[in-house]
Amino acid sequence: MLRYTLRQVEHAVAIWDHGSVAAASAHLGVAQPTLSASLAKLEEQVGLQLFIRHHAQGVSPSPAGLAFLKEARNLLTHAQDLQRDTLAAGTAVEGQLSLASFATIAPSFVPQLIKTFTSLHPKVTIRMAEGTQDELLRGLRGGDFDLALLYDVDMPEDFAVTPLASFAPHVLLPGKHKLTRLKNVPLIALKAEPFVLLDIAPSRTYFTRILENAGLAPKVAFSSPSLEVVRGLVGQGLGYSILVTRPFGDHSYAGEELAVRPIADEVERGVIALAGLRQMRKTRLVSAFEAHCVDYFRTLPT
Amino acid sequence: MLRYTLRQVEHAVAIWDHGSVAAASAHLGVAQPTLSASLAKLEEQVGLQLFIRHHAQGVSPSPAGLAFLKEARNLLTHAQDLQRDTLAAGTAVEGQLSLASFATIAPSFVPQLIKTFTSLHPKVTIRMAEGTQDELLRGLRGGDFDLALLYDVDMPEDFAVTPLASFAPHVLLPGKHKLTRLKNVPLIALKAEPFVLLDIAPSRTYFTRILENAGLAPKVAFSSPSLEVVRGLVGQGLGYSILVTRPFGDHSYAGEELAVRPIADEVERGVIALAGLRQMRKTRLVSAFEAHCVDYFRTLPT
DNA sequence: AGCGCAGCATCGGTAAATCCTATTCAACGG
DNA sequence: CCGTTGAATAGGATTTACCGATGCTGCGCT
Repeated sequence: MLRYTLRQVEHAVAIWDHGSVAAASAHLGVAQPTLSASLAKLEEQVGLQLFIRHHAQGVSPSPAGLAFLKEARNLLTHAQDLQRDTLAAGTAVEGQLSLASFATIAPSFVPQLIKTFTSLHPKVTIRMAEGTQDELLRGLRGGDFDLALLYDVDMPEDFAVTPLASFAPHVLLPGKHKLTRLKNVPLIALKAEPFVLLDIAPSRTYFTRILENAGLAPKVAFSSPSLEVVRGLVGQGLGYSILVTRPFGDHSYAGEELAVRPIADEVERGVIALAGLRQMRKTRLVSAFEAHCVDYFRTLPT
Repeated sequence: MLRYTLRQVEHAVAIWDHGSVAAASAHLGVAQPTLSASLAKLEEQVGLQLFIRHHAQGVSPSPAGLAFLKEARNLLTHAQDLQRDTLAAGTAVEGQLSLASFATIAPSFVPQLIKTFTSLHPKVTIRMAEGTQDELLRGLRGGDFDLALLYDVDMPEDFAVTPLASFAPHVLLPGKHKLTRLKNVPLIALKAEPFVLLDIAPSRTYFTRILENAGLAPKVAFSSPSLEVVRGLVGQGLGYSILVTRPFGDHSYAGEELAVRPIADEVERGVIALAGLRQMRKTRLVSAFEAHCVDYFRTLPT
C-alpha cells in the first residue's frame, strides 16, 4: 500500500526546483495553500521533514529531504515517460501490432501488407501469428492479437468484422484430367469424382456446403488440413478439390502439374475479412492498419 | 501534469496478477466495484483499453495493455522502493548523516565519535564538514548539515542545543616561562604579559571576556584563527594564550616546548554542545547520533 | 526603530475523487 | 434451464484536493 501520491511528488519536486512554495505555485498554476498542504501531507506520510522553512525566504531541502527528492525526481521522470509512451501508443501510429492470420491466407497477403504498412509507418513493428479459425478467435478474445485476417464464415457476434475482398472458389484438377479441357467446370460434372477436402474449420464446411448446394454428395477420398498437401494429393491424380487460395504457379510442391478452372455455377464466394474484438477500443495503430488493409485489397483484382 | 495515480497503477497491476477484478479485490482488501471503477478511470485517463472483459471469467490484458502493464509494474516497483527507503530513513538508524564541527573541536572528538557510532550502526555513513561558528549555523539553517558540534556561545533561539561536556580553559605558556613553576596560574599574574589570541568567533569574545572579568585589559600581541599557529606563537615565546582545546603532547607543530597550566581563578567553562535546527523534525538516525554523543562525552573526564 | 514586503501556514467552503454496500447483468457449466 | 461466477452500475458517505481570504513572521529598507 503506497502512502504517497504522484501528485505530491510532483509538487515536492517543483518546490525543490523553484526554491519556494510560492514560486512553484505560480509555475504549476495551483494555489500556494494547496502546495503547502500537499507538502505537509507528504512529509507526514513518509515520516520525514523534507524542507526547512525560512520565513519569507522560501524553503530549502533538509539533508534527508535531499536524498528523498533526488529519488523522487527519478520516479517522477519514470512516471512521465510512461505517460508519454502510453499517450503515444493510444494516439500515434507506432509501437507493436499483433496480427494473426488464417494459415492459408497468410502467405498470399500478409508479407505485402506488412511491407507496405511498415514503409508508411516506420516506427511500427508487427508481430505475426498463424492458426486455425478457432485459434484466431481464441487469441483475439484472450488478448493475444489485435487483429486477425480470416474468412468471414460463422463469425460470432462479439467480433467486429471488416470484409476486405471476396474470391471465387475454383476447381483444382490433376493436370491431365479430362475435365481440364473445359474452360469453366460445372459442379455437376464432378459428381462421380473423388473429392480431396481441405480440412480446416471453417473451410471444410464452406467447401462441402458449396457442393451440397449444387446437389452433390461429395465422396471425400482424402482430406488434409494443409493446402499444399491437398494440392499434392490432387497432383497425384487422387481426386479433385475446391479451393479459394490460389498460389502462384500451377504445380504442386513436388512438381506435378495442376489445372485450375473457374466454377461454372453461381457459388458463394470466400470473403476475406479483418476481425477484431467488438468490445475492444481501438488504438490509432489498429485503426490505421485496418484502413490500410481496406485500401490494399481494393487495389487487388478479385 | 500526470493523468493517472499510483493507486490506479497499483490496482491495474494487481488485476493483471490475479487475472480478475474479483480476485484482486480479495487480495487487496478493497471492494470489487472500487477496482472496477478504478480500472475504468485509468483506461480513460491513458486513452487505452488495458483489459478485455470476459463475462464471468475474469479479464485478460489486451496487447496494448500488456505493454503498458509491464512498464507500469516497473514504475510501481520504483515507487515501492522509494517508499521503503524513505520509511527506513525515517525510522531506522541507517543512511547518511551530515555532521559539521567547529574547527578546533573536530580533531579531538569527531574521529572517535564516528568510529564508535559507525561500529554500532554499520549501515550509517557520516559526512563531515568543518567551519567557523557562523558557517555552521548557516549550514544548519540551509539544510547542509543535520547536526553541528560547537561551543554553546551566543546560540540564536532557533537552534536546539544539547550540551555535551564542559572544559575548563587553561593557560598556555612557553616551556621556559617563569610562570611555569606555578601549579595553577592566577590570571592577574598575566597582567603584564603579551597575549596571543585565538581569533575565531565565538572563541575570541569568550577568551577576552575571561580576561576582562578577571580585571585584565589583555594586550593582544598576536592573533590567529588557527589553534596550531597560536601554539606556535606561544612556543616562540611571543606571549601566553588562553585556550580550551588541549591537544595531546606539550609541543607545538615545530617542536617547541609548551607548558599548560590550570587557571587558578574561577572562570567560565567552555561548553561543547550539539546543535540542530529547532524546527527540524529529527530522523531516528539524528536522534541516535545525538544520544550517542551524550553517552560518549559522559565517559570522558571534564 | 518602525514599516512594508515576501512567503508559509491556517481557515472555511466547495467540488471531486474514493470507497463502500447492494444490486443488476451476462455468460458459462451442469 | 438454472445456479454460479464475475464485471458493471447505482446510490451514498467519507475523504481529499483545491481555492480565496486571512494570519503570521522575519527580513530589508528608509
